Amino acid sequence: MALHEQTRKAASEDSASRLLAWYDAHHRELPWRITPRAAAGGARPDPYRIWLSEVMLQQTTVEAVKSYFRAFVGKWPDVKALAAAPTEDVMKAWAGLGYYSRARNLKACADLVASQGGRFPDNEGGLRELPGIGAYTAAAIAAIAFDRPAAVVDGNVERVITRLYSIATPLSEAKPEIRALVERLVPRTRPGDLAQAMMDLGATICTPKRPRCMLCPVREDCSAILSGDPERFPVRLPRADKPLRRGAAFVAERADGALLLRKRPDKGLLGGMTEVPTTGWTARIDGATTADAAPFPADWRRTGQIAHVFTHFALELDVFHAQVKSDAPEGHFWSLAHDISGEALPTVMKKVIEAAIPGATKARPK
DNA sequence: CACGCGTGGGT
DNA sequence: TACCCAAGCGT
Repeated sequence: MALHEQTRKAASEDSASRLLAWYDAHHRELPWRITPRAAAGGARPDPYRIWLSEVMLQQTTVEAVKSYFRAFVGKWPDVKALAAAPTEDVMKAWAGLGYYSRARNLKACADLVASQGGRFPDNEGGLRELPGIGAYTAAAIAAIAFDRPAAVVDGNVERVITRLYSIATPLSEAKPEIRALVERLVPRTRPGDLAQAMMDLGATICTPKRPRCMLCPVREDCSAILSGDPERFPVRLPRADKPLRRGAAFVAERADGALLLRKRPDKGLLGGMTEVPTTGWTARIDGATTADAAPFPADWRRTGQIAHVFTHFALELDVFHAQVKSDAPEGHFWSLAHDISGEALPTVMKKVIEAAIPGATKARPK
């Protein structure tokens, strides 16, 4: 081994040691983690809980995940229980968390694991084959739940690494280099804690804006600090701007307060979720034409407008409301008032319903 | 491989 | 306010 490689390796080991020491001193209590005491006693986290939390945490903040995680493990304490649940119930429990294909893949994954004895694969390759588990999640589960020396690379780790080594290459192109650097950091012992340490560091110290470098355990190793502007890492390519789409939504209310709903196709935007009838979302607002697009004729009254921002477009919907007295049209169903809060309604649809009938989506007693 | 895919909080 | 972005995956 060349001398400079030895030096680099030693530097990596120093950084890893500092990160682990910091992790021990700043342990964050999270619903899916075991206590440091239990870990010291040799206990391992439950792979089911690690898997569930990691899927929920994909592109989603810790705070948003906590209550959903608790609800899920309360309803379905293990993978067999989740496999036994109807997909519809899983979609309802996921409603509001976003990226709904995750919920469908979660259920498919649970079915697969349960059919193979109820145990998750204990290695990265086996995990990677399961639906909804990509490179990051496979590595995270392997390292955290099974103590495998996997290179866990998420957005936090990308930020920490590009700063630590002042990588000015745009992110998409820099990923292989980042991965190689992380592989060099992975310690022989406690690979899962190292992964969590780097993610915790990215979430609390090495933040996208105004990083708290003075509190950082690896500030002495960090190249970006020397530049005086660690915020400029990672370098990202400019994003395309968001188009605006428009449409109209129709909230039909029966005399007993039931609302007319329908299920969206399983694939695509809000796949498998429930919605109120709407026009297409590119439709122009042509005044009188919008109410004509309702699922059936009624005395539609425009009650307001809602705005919602998705990942790749913004949406404005004119909201119409009518009292109706009829059977549900083909493909639609009535949902009683006390059931609305339990439906698989994405946030945008709750906004629509609230705009027509304030309070309608709040939980109410039977 | 670039894009489609939600939502809420931070600045 | 208007961005920015978060413990990514599937196609």
